[in-house]
Amino acid sequence: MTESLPKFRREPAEKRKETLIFATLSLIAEQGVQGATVRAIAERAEVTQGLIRYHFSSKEDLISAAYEHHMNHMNDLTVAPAAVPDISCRARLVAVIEAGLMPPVVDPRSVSLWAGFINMVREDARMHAIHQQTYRDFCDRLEVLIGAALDEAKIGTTAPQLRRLGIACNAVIDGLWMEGSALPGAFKPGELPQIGLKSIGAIIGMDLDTTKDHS
Amino acid sequence: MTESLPKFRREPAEKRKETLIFATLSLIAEQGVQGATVRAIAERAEVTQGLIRYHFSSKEDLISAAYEHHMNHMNDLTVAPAAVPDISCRARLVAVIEAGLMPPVVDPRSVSLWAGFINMVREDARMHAIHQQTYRDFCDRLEVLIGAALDEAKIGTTAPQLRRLGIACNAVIDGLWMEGSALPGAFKPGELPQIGLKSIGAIIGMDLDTTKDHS
DNA sequence: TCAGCAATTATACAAATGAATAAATACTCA
DNA sequence: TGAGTATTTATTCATTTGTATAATTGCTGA
Repeated sequence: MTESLPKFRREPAEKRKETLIFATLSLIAEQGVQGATVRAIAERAEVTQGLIRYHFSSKEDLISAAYEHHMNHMNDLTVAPAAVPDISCRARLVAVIEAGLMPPVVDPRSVSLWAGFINMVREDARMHAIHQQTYRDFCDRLEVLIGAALDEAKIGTTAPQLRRLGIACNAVIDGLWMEGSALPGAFKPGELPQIGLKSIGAIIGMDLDTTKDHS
Repeated sequence: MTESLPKFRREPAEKRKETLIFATLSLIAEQGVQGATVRAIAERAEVTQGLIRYHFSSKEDLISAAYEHHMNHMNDLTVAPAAVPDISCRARLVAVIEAGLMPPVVDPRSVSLWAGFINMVREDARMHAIHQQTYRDFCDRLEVLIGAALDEAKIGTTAPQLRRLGIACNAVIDGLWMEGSALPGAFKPGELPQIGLKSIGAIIGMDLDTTKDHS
């Protein structure tokens, strides 16, 4: 009986940090910021709480890292569908709108995370920077997509017009995303993307609804 | 020196409750739910913390009451402008959209409150009920307004079509409200209502932009 | 194989929090 | 006016929270 199984495993810093970030995100999603205590996070990551302070200088530091990770992930999820080669600009726009209005982007957890973080954005400077940055990124990308699609269809626009279109379309996506996430079950599957496409199509003056369901 | 000024004033229960609710709302708006501790609330309401438990059975009870108060207030602010007599249905719709996209409805404090409460909606049954109720109320009212405006303009719609229009317009308002509140200073004054009117007008197929600024 | 270091655990601590109870006091009405 | 009562304050308590420090222990390279 000289053998004794190890009490813990050493992991590379990056992997541990990631584990802690995932634990944090799942806790905030399920129970809000209140539920994300150092002890709860440690338990979910299956480590002891001391380890958090070893990898992150403070709890706030961990929260910031988790926020950044989440926002980038959401952005990737919505923008990635547009990165398909050999499709029209219109198809790219449609793909982004649809992706942003379907699971896994539309998800009760996702809106909980957003709401949980928003409160910290006001106070913490780093959180505020991440917020502004990711928002601008998405808005700009949307504006470029819209511009390209309109250009493709030989529809001319001025820069300020395009800016307003980007803001409006972003609002439609955000609003529908919020409704769908906060009230799961209130919409039939596929209903949200359909409403989104029809509305944004009407706003930019271009038919985006491929299903051709003119009910 | 037999005179001594009273150490506190007794107030009717309703007034004290209201004071405590206002203190709670201002704290959540400024510092998030985290900042709304019983001690901080008591200090802001200029009472001692014991009084909270006297008027509310628990802190959670106070938070629920504050949430309900806030939601009703927001609803009133947006819907009241439509209650003007002797105007067209179209004008009523315009009034509601504009009110929902201007201060004091658009306000950094307001989105903080919304986000702060959302976290509790998930867990607390009473909060969940209030949430669903107020959302439905607003959505229904918007649907009625749209229906009346379209009817007035002799534009026919089916019930499911109208439902989708209500959802879409609500999304535009919610989304723009969120952008404007979370990123104050990102929009010129009057820009948000203008974008909202133009977008919703495009969605329901009816010109709502009275400013006639076709830039 | 074993010494040294980095990763992890274990324990402790001060501050903050929601709740509970006891004590004080402003108002009312007979 | 003064006794009774509802309102408010004052104080205490058990938990929880983030942080800090000391004590282990798994891993790597010579």
